[in-house]
Amino acid sequence: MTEMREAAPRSAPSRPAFELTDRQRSVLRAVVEDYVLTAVPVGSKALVDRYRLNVSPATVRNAMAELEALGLLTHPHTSAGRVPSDLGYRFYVESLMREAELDPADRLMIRHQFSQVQLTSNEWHRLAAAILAGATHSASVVTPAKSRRARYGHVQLVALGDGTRLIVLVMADGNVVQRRLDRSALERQLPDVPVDQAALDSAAIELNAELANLAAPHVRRRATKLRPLAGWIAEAIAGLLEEADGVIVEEVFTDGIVHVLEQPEFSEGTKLRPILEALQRSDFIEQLVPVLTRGRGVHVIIGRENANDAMHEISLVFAPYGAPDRALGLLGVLGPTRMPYPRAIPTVRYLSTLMNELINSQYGETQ
Amino acid sequence: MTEMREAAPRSAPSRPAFELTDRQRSVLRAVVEDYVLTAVPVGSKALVDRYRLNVSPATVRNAMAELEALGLLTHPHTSAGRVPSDLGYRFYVESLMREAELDPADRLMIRHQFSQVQLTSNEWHRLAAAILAGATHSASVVTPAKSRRARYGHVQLVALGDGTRLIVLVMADGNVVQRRLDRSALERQLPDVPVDQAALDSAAIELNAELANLAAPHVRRRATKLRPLAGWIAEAIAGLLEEADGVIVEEVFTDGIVHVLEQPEFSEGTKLRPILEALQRSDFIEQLVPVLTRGRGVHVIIGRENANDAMHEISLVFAPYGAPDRALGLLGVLGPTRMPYPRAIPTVRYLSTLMNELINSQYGETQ
DNA sequence: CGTTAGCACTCTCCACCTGAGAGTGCCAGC
DNA sequence: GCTGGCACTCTCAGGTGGAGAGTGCTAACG
Repeated sequence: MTEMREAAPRSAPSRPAFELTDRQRSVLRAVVEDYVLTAVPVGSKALVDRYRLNVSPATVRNAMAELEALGLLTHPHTSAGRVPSDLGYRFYVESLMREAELDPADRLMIRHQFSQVQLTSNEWHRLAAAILAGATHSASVVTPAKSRRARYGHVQLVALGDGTRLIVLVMADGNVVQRRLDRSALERQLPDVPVDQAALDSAAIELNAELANLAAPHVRRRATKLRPLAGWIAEAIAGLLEEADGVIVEEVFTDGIVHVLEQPEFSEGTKLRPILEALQRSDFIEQLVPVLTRGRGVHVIIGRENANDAMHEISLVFAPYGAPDRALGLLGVLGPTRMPYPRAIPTVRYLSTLMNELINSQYGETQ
Repeated sequence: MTEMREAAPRSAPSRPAFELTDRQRSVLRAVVEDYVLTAVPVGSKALVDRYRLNVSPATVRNAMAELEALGLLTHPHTSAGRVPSDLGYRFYVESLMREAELDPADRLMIRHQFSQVQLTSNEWHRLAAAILAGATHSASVVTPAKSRRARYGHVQLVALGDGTRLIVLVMADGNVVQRRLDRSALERQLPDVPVDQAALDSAAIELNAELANLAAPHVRRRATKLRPLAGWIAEAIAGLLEEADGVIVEEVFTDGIVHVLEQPEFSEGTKLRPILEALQRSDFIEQLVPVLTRGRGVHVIIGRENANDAMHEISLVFAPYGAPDRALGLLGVLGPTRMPYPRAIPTVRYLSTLMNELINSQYGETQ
């Protein structure tokens, strides 16, 4: 089944080791599924009516009381129905849930949509975010795949008509960065070297021959051995590579925030605030990186399992994607703990494997 | 003063031609400023107390009734205070407002922050959005500057180690796009032509010599006259240029949505929905393009002046920036009609002139 | 004639109350 | 061990009433 791991930095009780009776299990399952559906605390009578449990409400009440003693359910107040706790969801996800696989028609449609869009473009990530949000009715997050270690691929040096000189660096993973040459600094350090297009071309040839596939420190070391102009530019390139190494999450694509807004638990607005804030800054994603890269597959982080306090009413269903040791991205959905896990998990899993596949096919069969 | 134009496609009553008495003017000003500050409908007594009008509440009431008859104020209900109407804000912005210029220290700080960040990077736009949002306590929007007409600048053709071939196209305005070569199509059409790095290099030389500064249709025409490989790639390049021409707003950077969330008029959440939706899709920005490019300077669109129905409780303070006929971007803030215009307008104006300046200096003194 | 004081009136807002309903816990009996 | 019954608790929706804020109108004032 799902390879899923309790993934939280805070408390990591991998697989809660409860021995539940069959009745307790089916009551817990029914409570979770009903509550996920309705957002209303669920009472014993309603449960019996709706889920044909073949026992009386009183019996269910006893089971509920036991589950509450185990910490799997809670009470908002004395005479309200039961609500799953974070631990209750966790148990449900680990051993009660029946996953709802995507049906083949949906898969085909998704695949088709991806084929319409250029792999490296922002559109690609936007599409992934849109599909995730649509399929799960939650907010979704996608970050572009990015190498842990940026390496030199190919450089182009351009003298534009208006006097600007550009470095266009294609990294080994296909990402491109451009930077203007700081000509005043260049002239100060190498006053006698011309920087016309011919000089740039020959520098580019030298750089491409000498630096192919090197990471920042090696580029910096090799730079001292190149001819003046090429060497100076190699320093700049090393800077670009270091910059790329320093960034963990380059950009965050989100979609479906409105879905979260529609959930009754966030209708108030003030509750939404920390989430919006977290999504806008990318730090909350960066916190996830070490967790998600620990193992492959889908990771589920429920409520307070998340070390980030602002997220203690939020669940995350996330997976890494990308080419191992090449480029790594993250994708997943985010919503209230009351989340349709049986739907979200397979969707995230499918999308991560699909994007894996697409990225790896981009790198060609050589690799 | 501000060059400001009623900018809405729907109703365009440029400069409402009201002749107000001095008393009416000062009452209207006081009502607007008090309401902007407190978000509470303002009554006659409170107004007299807070703004030292040297008349009795009754007199103010009469003035208010007159202003209401003119459509500048409204009543939420019989016995509540007065609230400015869209028209009231309009009049205030046109002729009552005392703009609060940014103080020199702030300007210097902003300038300094910009100098820390690469001009063409996403960081640049993110910074602009962050500054706008912070200074005005509203949501901000920034779109990258983009040419109306994409033109060829320089191309680089790269054979990466893994077999991928990339086109990296630097456009005349400095923007960069990359695209993988569709090698299977290439091999079908030009089965005998080699596509190793040497062949690519000579094609690139040819392309750079022949296509400099051309727009899509000219590239397409010229493509037929090039050697096979270069010609085929020129077709692909023409496609890239056309694609760039087709996109009006490439990307939208927003910040400070939380500020809108904090406004009492949006605490409900459901009201926020259309705004979040509009910000996520870029269409609402595209609607603004024709309006904003009609004249330079800051444009203010208040509430229902906006043709977009979802925005009828929203005001926009926007300005274009960029190099005329080169690249054009948009920036501005967005908030409830109850917006601190005297602060927002100078801030948007300053940022647009600053970014103008920076962009133009990028293009060099040649231009 | 513009300004002001006074007054009746309107409407919201909040606090309070109440009854209905849902749910619980427990106990006794099957 | 399961179930029916029952007393109890708590929320929620609806209704009520008074306080407060604000208006519009009128009549008097300088």
